[in-house]
Amino acid sequence: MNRLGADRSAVLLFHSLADPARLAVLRLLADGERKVVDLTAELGLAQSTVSGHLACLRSAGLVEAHPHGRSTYYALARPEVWQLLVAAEHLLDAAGSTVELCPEHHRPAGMTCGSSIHGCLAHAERVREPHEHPGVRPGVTAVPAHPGRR
Amino acid sequence: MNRLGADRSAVLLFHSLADPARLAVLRLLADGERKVVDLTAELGLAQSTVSGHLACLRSAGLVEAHPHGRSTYYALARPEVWQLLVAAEHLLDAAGSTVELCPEHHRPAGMTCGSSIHGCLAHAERVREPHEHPGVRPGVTAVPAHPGRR
DNA sequence: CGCTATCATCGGCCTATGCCGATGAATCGA
DNA sequence: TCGATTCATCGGCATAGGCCGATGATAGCG
Repeated sequence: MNRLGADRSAVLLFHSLADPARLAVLRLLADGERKVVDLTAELGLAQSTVSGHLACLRSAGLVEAHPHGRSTYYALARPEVWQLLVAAEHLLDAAGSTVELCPEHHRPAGMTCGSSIHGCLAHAERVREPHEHPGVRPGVTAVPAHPGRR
Repeated sequence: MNRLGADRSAVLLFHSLADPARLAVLRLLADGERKVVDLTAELGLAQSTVSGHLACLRSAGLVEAHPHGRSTYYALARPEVWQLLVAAEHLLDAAGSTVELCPEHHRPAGMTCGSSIHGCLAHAERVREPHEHPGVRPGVTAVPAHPGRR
């Protein structure tokens, strides 16, 4: 009963969570919605890359896009998303340092990793209201005026 | 503050869950521990492939290996694992069919998908005791009262 | 004391996927 | 109306990662 491939959505969900950048995006969004530019600046990635990640998260149903003017605000699609992250953190917590690295079989090991963990999902336990446009928010997050990229 | 890559363990965790085969393995293990051969047969994959997946899950701290004779039994490492899967199912449930496919940006779309979802994680809501060897597994290749279980 | 079964690891192959720069559409300001 | 800003998508590149068959170690069996 090879049902492999029958769980598309689950795989999709986890896949979208299995990336540092996307995880970071969710963390940021959990703290309040953001525009693409904001995320681009905070992540330090190319705009196209961030846009791609957002598309991925969106197609997985984790975030929602709220076009507003010429920018687009993104927010967590639903509180359950955060619940899931919390559950994950609990597991990581319980597993403690059991977590090592995932040397996908036949992998030299010890290359793409090397940083300590902790605070993986960081400040959890808080869920913000995704849809909350009090109008046009200028400086949404307290992101210190960065030296405007470029 | 590019902390990308700082959440290794979380990424590792989700990555290990982001695969149909590994997800299937967890589902099977949730129903009771198995030997590699069993899994190989049930998944319809090469033994080396299954072994690789198990190594991945193990390094992520999701499953535990219990060498027994010349075979090795695998079981969920801890109940939290199942909790996480349940949380994921809740999310998928709530998201309903919002979940589509994840056309990682710049992807033709409409190719690797086409199957309906539902029952992704299937029979959830049930948490078995991973470490519960009532002597010897019943259906699982009735291992006679093994002497050493080093 | 060889034989066979079970499993982990290796090498190789091929697709998926992350990243970037460039391009084009849409929107707002002057 | 023109120019600037924001964002989505495209093409291209390099690597991660899934799959398999082969190999070698270890452990029961006859």
